[in-house]
Amino acid sequence: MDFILKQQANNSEARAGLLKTDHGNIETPIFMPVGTAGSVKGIHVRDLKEDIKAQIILGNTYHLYLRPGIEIIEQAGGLHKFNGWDGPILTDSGGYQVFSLGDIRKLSEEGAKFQSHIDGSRHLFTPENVIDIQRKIGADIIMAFDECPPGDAEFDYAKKSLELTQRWLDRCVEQMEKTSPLYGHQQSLFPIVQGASFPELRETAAKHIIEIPSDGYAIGGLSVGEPEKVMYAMIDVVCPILPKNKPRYLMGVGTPVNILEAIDRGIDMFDCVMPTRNGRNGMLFTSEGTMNMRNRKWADDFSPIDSNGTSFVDHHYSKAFLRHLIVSDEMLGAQIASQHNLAFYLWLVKEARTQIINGTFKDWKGEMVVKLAQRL
RNA sequence: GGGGAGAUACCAAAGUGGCCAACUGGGGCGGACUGUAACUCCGCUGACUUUCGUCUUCGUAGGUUCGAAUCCUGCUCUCCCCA
Repeated sequence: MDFILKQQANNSEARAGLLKTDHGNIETPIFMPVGTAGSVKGIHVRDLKEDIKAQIILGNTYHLYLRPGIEIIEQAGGLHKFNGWDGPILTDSGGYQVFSLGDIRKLSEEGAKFQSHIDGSRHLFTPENVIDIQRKIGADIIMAFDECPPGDAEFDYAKKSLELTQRWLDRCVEQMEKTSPLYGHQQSLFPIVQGASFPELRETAAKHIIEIPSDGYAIGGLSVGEPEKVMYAMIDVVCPILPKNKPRYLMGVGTPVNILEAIDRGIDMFDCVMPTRNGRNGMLFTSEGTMNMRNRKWADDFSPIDSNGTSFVDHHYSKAFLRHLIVSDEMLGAQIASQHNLAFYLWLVKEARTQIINGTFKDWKGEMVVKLAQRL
């Protein structure tokens, strides 16, 4: 997996790059739609590719392991064959579930004991078996198994947590070396910087992971409850330490504004459930600001969903019709909203890339951040 | 014609002397959502008021009572059964 840095923006840390994988190239900065259970909720693979223009999607180790089970995915010949997406796939390791399922798991040196949220059955994730699972899923990018502490974690806890994450990372690397891809394409491990909201921990973490030769580096444990300012500050601490010639992935972020701010600070890759989840819940992101489609004011607005939008749905359906679908709880409403939001997110990062290459990113970003924060 | 049941807020439906401006659900109106336990969750929903609070409400007109959505009487309307 190669990364080519195409262009560094003027008076900004923003970069335009090209990440080459065995399943195709990824132009960065990029947004990666989240497909936890192997499916980007409500979206056909064809629309992901042709309409939304996604270049890489996510899957989740924890969810796929519980259902359908890794044996099934192996039998299918890997997740690409199973879900019909032939582009690159990144899998999260389940580290985030250590955070989000906090009530039903226990951490130890060995790993994390989980109870399934589906049936309560007990399972153990270790750095080793999480690598094995991701090998079997066939992810192009495999995430290290980490602990993601909450944004308000105390220093002592955050420090211990980070040290555990670092030891787990070393075990992930070892397991990667001991194992090989099963389906003939290359798989790369991305280490993850933790350290909660403490600059000194973030710095330590970043310096630790760059000792490990990797095709990319991730920043985790942000947008988990801490103020946005803190998130940006942590990015500012970490990015300068990370190697320039490798992609940087900010995990789980975020709002359109978050993404532009992070690109400005040197981040290349993003993922977030926001476009799909908020879409299902009736919220649209556009280049002019956000819209809550449940609001009465759209009831008789027969103009296109987004006249600036790049998706088929933006021009084919009206705001009033979409509102009707969402208010009526019609599943097509959730699909249209998700498709629009994802297309918008992909447009946003592509436009950012263009602006970086043209040398106009900083000004453009300044204007966009104001517009994006508006409520329509 | 005879017998029975019932009328509560936008709808449905609890409440049958004071804890009732009135349970609950729906609908309506807002809000939240960041490596997805989420097509989910949270508010508000008689009027005026920032809050405290005040005022007007339970078909309608009277009455009993310190006090009535709740008890009594008349009236109006609706539904069901039998002819």
